[in-house]
This record gives sequence, structure tokens and C-alpha cells, in this order.
Amino acid sequence: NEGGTAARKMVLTVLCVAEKPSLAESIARILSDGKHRSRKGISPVCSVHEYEGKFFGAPARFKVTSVAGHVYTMDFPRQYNSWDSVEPGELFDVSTQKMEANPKTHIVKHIATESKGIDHLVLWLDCDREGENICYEVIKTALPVMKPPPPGKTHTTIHRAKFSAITALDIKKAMDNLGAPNENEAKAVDVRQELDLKIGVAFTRFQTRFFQGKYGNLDSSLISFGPCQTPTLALCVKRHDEILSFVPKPFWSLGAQITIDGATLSLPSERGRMSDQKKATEIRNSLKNFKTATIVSVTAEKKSTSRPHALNTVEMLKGASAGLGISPHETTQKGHSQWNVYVRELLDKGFTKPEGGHDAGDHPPITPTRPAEDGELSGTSWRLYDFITRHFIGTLSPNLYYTRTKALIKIGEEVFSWSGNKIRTPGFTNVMHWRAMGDEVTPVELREGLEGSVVDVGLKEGETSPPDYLTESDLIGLMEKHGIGTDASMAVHINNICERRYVQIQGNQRMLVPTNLGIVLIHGYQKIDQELALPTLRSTMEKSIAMIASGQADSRAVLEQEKEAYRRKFQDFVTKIEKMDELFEATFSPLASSGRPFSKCGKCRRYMHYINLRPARLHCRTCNETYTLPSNGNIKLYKELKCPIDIFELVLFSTGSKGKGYPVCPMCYNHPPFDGILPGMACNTCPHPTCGHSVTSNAITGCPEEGCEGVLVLDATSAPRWKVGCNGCNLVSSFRDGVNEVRLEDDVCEECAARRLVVSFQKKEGMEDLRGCIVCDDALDALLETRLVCAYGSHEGSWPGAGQRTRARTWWERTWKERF
DNA sequence: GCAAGGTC
Repeated sequence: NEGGTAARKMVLTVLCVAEKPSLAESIARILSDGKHRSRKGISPVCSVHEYEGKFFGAPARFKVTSVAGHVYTMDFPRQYNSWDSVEPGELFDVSTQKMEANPKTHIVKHIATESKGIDHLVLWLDCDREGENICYEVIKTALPVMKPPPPGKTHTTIHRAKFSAITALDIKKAMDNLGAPNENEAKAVDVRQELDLKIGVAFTRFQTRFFQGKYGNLDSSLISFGPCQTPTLALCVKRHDEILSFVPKPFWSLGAQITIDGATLSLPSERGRMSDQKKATEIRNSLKNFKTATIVSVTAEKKSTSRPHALNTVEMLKGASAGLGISPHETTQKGHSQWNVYVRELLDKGFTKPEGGHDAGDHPPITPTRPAEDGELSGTSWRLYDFITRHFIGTLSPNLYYTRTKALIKIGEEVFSWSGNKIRTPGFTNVMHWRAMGDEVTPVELREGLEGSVVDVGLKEGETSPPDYLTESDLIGLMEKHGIGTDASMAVHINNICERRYVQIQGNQRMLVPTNLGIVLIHGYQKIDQELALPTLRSTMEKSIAMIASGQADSRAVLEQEKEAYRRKFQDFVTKIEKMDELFEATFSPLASSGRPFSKCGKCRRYMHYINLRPARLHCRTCNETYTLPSNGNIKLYKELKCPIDIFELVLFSTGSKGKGYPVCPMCYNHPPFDGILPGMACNTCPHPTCGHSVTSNAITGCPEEGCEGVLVLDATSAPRWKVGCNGCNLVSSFRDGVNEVRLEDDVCEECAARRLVVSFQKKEGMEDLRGCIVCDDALDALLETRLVCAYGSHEGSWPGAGQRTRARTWWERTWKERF
């Protein structure tokens, strides 16, 4: 059917890409009037929704899919990952690269596959600056494989959909008014990324290395700096300083007690607080002889409290923290159980992202999408759902109306008052009970001219009190005010400064109390360079970046100018770091008085002290030397065994009974005795030819893990639990129970060149010794309790396999042949 | 091991 083929050829293929999977589904449903078909994509997280329709009047097949946030992330080339061999200041000059943000999700491959041969690409990314940047990430992947416009035609094949809500109206309107992506906005994000990376990483590495291990009770392995986290911390420290420097002032307030129509009322003076004690006393004394109090006026004023505005994310975070004690981090956790479904629906369907970044106020941004019962959601999820739903109903409810009555009562010429509220209509407080107002009424009716008798006129002394620490809710408000972070990232910044132990959250009120470390850091920046700890650090940078976004400034020029400014700041910081160190010295204790006696120093033969804080380390008080130890595991003594090179006593590092274990010489670990070996050399990587703990003594074969350059070594340190593990990656496997001893032979397997081993068994096993190669002999391989558990998860199927034999042979030829 | 920004 020639005609049919020709007609099919005319059908255009249009790919629509949204920012996240749920949006792709919503968009497809709206545009296809629910007639879309869904299928899986290459990426495990993204589906593709297809339907037929018209594009610019022509018949078209539509595919709607998504990315999942940014496709690429910016980083330094790999060789700049080393903290030891790269000077942080150099980082400002390194050209950064974009790499796939989440390689496991295969988003790049997904987009490339779905873009192949398409006629048009429609970008449905969120209509904000980051979304504009993601547009170009998608274009970068899609354009090379798209069908070029037909010869002679110059129309664009790249389109931008602009929408502010996921509603049928908005989405269809966007499809009918396609435009072009905004390159300036995308470039602005590139510049922000590079600045954040370079500034953050340079300062973080430098100050971490400078202070790490310098003080005995400084418990932190990472001392970070960032254009958002540091100003956030500074806000907390500022309040702390205000509290400490607060000087209370005394004040006096006058009050009267009267009886009127048989009721007793306490009345404050209309003067309020008085700071002059002498004058206050005079007034009190002048009233001593008055026995009568007279009501001189009663006014009733009708008042109201407006129902709340619809919730946006920031208000939700504040409400959840202040009212429910749920952290912003937890509030935005939507990755588990039914919660996931709810918040996704809540955020997607009801969320408005008006253009220009201001809430137009015409949509309720966060709303419940269906009723749920208490039992359907677990603890925190239910409380948050309850809050959102009540708030939502509140926005649709009448205002609170009440009457405020105020009576003025004179004793002599001094005016006292009584006031109270009476609810007329509770309105939204019916459902938002936490905003409810109580009735305050007198037991008697107050009316003008009524007289009572004075029981007492007294003076109360008080003093002004300091402000409280910032609550989390306050902090979020301040971050918003100063433009620190976005609604999606504020929670992360707060979580960061908690995790890094710069602040602690205290009490039900969730107040942020800075730690010594947090205080010293901010005060240190203030001594060196005020600007580094100003709440405006972020917004100042944002202003330059906004110039790029609006097309008023050239992105390269802004980048260079900002980079230069921060390079100077960084260099200045480096030269003045002693100023910050003075504060550290005054706050933290010297190493010389920290830790407990542990293992012996090879230089002075005295006990070194073990400091079990991050980073774990040994300190020799006699030599005044510090030796850092591997972290994220336990450190134990190792039978007083010594390193043959420097006679330091070895210590044993282990990550648990099923985890890795190896001996470490504190000296070699910090100062490797062999050329070309970087710090961090444990005994299982030490090439010493005869030491029983070296890799030479314990090597079996090359690591079976694809791409790992490490060596599989025998680990006898937790015997009788014998293990094999890689000295390069996390791969480790135990021999099964009943194995008594594993020894390495001097010869190697003819087939694969792995070292042969001899396994002996406990008596109760009644088994002969087994001798052979762990790579080629199934009987030996079967003794390994678990298949090798590896860090990268790429090792599947049987180990050791045929591929391993080749790898083992290569490893032998290349590295170890001459050593045996 | 570092930043901040997406989303999961």
C-alpha cells in the first residue's frame, strides 16, 4: 500500500521532556485527554507516554518522558580529587567538567534513545532558572541524534513550553504557545555552579586540612564552607552573640486590684513598663489614699483575623517545624511508603510556580488531593497530612471574627484598663485549632460610671530578657528573606550545619544552638573577612548572576570577575588563617592533654595517646607528633606487633566481624616509607618484601572487581574468622565456619598464577587439609561464605570466573612476577 | 571527604 506508507512517512515524531517522571505522566494525560499509552524507558526511573495528535497542524506521534532533575553535575577532573597533592588555591584555575549526575539511572542514554530520529523536541522543564539550564542539558544529548529539518527548511525543531501550573488550561495553553529556551538563564546557572564548586571546595579543603587533628577535643573530620551553608550558620551565631551580649534592664509596672459588683479584677496601668524606679514609686505612693475605682469608658470594637494564605513550600516547612516539631529535612522526605504518592501528588498537582518567582496567590500551592484516614499514613506523615489539610480547609473558611472590649478605669487620675476578646465566629480556627482564640470575659458587666473599691495598688519589678535562640522556623524565614538557598534546598543547608556539628537542635521548639565549632568558625571569618560570614554573601553573588540571566552581562566576564574576587578572598584567608586559629586555640584543648595511652611510638618508645574523635588519631606527647588513622571503623591494639621499618606498634583497623580488617603502622600510614606511595598506606598495601603483614606476604591475586587495580589479600587479623579482601576497594568475603587456618603457599597456580593456599579445618569437621587455587578450584571457592560483596555492585554471577583467570594472569605478569 | 542545585 504505497499511499499508506507515504501517509505514515508524513507523521511527525515529537518528544516532550519534563523535569520529573510524575510531571511527564500528568502532561501526557492532559494533552492526550487520558488516551496515552505508557511503557518503560531505558532508565529505571523514567517511563514514556505516547499518544497521537497534531503538531502545528500536522499529524504527529507524541512521546512524553522526563529526566529526573539535573542530568549533569559539575565537578573537577578526577586528578584534582586528591586532597594531598592539589593545593586548594589551584582549583580556581582548573577547567571544570560536566559529568552525568546519576549514572545509575542512565538518563543520558534514555534521552539519547528516545530522541533518535525525532522531528521535534519540546522542553517541559520547570519554568525557573534551573529548569532552563536542564533544557540545555537535554538539548546537548538530544540534538545530535534528532532528525535535521528538511532541506531548504529553516524552522527550529527545539521548542520550549512555558507553564505555571499543572492544570489542563495551563498545559494546553503552553502547547499552543511554544517558544524558545532562554540561553542566558541557562548560562547563569552554569556560572553559579562553577562558582559554588570552586569557592566551596577550595575553602573547605583548606580549612579542613588546617584544623584537622590539630586539637584534642575538636570532633570533626570535615570543616566545610559554602555560599549557602555558611551564611545560614552565621544567622544562628548572630543570634547566639545577641543573647550573650544582652544586658537586662530593670523595669517597673503598676497594677491595681479592685472589686467591682463582687468580682475581683487585676488591672494593669495604661503606662506600661516604666524604667524610672523613683518615678514609678512616686506614682504608686500617690495612689495610696484612693479607695474608689471608676469605669470611665467601655468600648467594644469588632475585629477579625484573616484566614491563612495557601501554603507554599517555605510556609509548610515553617509550620511543620514550629507546630509539629518535624524537621524541614523530614518534611521534604517523600521517598517512602504511601507518603511518596501523597506528597508527589500534592506538590505536582496543586503546586504553582508563577513566572518571575513570586507567588501570584491565585492557586493553593500545597493541597490535599484526596481524603486520607489516620490509619492510612504513619506517624509523621499523618501529622503533616493533617496539618496541610487543615490549613487548606482553613484557606477556604471564613475569617475569625471577634469583639474586643476595653474598659478604662480611673483611680484618682491614674488610668488602668481591662480588655478581653469574645469570639463571634470562629471561622477557620474551627479547623486550625492551633490558631484558636479563647473567650476572655468578666464575671460582671462593665459599664461606664460603675464604681468599685480598690483592694491594692502595687508595683512589680522585672527585667528585660534576651531573645531566644532562633527556631528552625525563624531560620527558614531569615533564609528566605536573605535569598539563601531555594525552597527545595533550605532543608539541606540546615541539615548540613547540624550534621557537621556546627549547630544543635534543642527542645520541642527546635531552637538552633550553635556549637563551639560553629561559633569559632563564624567569629573567625568575621576576624579575617567580614563578608565571608554575612547573610548577604549569597544574595550578592546572586545579583551578578541575575545580570547574566537577564542578558545585561556577559557570562564569561561575570564568571572571571567573581572568580577573581573569590580567589583574592581565598588567598587573603590563607594568609590570615592564624587569626581564626587563635580562636580555635582558646576554645579547644591542645592535643598534649587529650586521649588515652594506647600504642608505642617507634621513635621515643613511649606510649602514644589515642584520640577517638573524628578524625581518629594517635598523638605522641614526647615527640609532639600526630598520626591520623583510618576512619569509619574500630581501632584496636594488635598483639604489640611492630612494623619492621620504624618499630611503631601496629594497630588493627576493622569495620566489623564481616567487614574489612587490616593492620596499620601509624608511621607508615602517615609517612609512607616507599617512593610513589601516597599517605594512607596500610599494611595490606605495603610492598615490604618480608614483613608478614605486607601485601607481598598476603597477596593472592588481582582484585576480581572490574576496573579495580587493587590486590586480593588474605586477612588473618580476625582469625579464626579468616577472610579475603581487596586492598583497594571494599570487596571482602569470609571463609565459612569450621575453617581453622588459611596459609599461603610459595607457589602459584599453573593455570591462573594466583597464589595457592592451604586450608585446614577444625577437628570436629573431620576434614583433610585442602590445597589449591581459590580461582580455579571449586572446592576452595565453595569455602567462601559469601560471594564477594563489592563496592560497585557490578560483580555478578559466579566468582571466580573465566575472566578472572585472565585478569589474575595479567596481574601476575605485570606486577608481581619479579617479587616471588 | 569538598558546593549547591535538581529529584529520588
